[in-house]
Amino acid sequence: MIDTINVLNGLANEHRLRLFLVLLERDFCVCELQEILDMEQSRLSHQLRLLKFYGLVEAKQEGRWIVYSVSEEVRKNPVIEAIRSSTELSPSMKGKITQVRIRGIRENQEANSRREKHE
Amino acid sequence: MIDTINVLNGLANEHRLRLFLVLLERDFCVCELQEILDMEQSRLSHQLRLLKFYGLVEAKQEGRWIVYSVSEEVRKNPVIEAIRSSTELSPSMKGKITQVRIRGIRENQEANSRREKHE
DNA sequence: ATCTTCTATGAAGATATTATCATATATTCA
DNA sequence: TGAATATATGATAATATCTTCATAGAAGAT
Repeated sequence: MIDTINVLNGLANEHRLRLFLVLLERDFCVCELQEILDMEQSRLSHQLRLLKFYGLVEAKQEGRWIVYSVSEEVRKNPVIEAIRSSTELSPSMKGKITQVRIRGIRENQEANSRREKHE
Repeated sequence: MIDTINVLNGLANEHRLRLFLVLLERDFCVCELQEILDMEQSRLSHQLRLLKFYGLVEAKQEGRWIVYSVSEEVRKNPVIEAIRSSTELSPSMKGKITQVRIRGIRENQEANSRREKHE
């Protein structure tokens, strides 16, 4: 069970909170997050490491990408639930999420490489 | 309405979180908190100022004491409610609260001085 | 095998937060 | 009024956090 103080420390930063709220919407790889949040890669990577350190996100390798996500356990945490329901992402942020979702960087490139193989 | 990021920043510190949880139990003056939390006066005062800055506590003068408390509005905040219900104070902390409550520093001294006056 | 893309990491610098110390202020008390 | 008690505050020192830069590593593409 994740500790309250970890949730608080983990999210007590504007950028990290936004990052986490984005990951609550759906899992994303680092380059997608980079685009959505308009953050430099290394900075983003450091912040993700912190979120992971505080037990708020998980990372798994998927082909050449590393995909970050929020576990069910974390989602069910009462403090997380409260934060989620009382904090809205900005419309522009939601817009970017939709864009990235539609473009489906990962899925498309995978499809592309599969298609290319068989042609 | 208090902002989520203020709640997070305000409570993202072990000592301040504990301090706030104590004040959720009941209002206390600084010297009572000093005893309960075993913190140096000036340090405590700085932390209280931060809690006030983030909109989490209020202070009012009562005789020679300054009494800190948590408003109803703050108590009703969903994130605060979740934090409260998922975070326990240590038994020893609860013990100290009870002690201070029983001794009633403020009330007793007021009673004492009233008694003395009329004797 | 080499190149490219994606991500992580260590170090250094820039900032922010926290603790400590000395002192100031305000209230009550004698 | 002067002493005592309670609290706040400013300055400085000690830490912690965040950003940036350079670079490394790992996987896939060619």
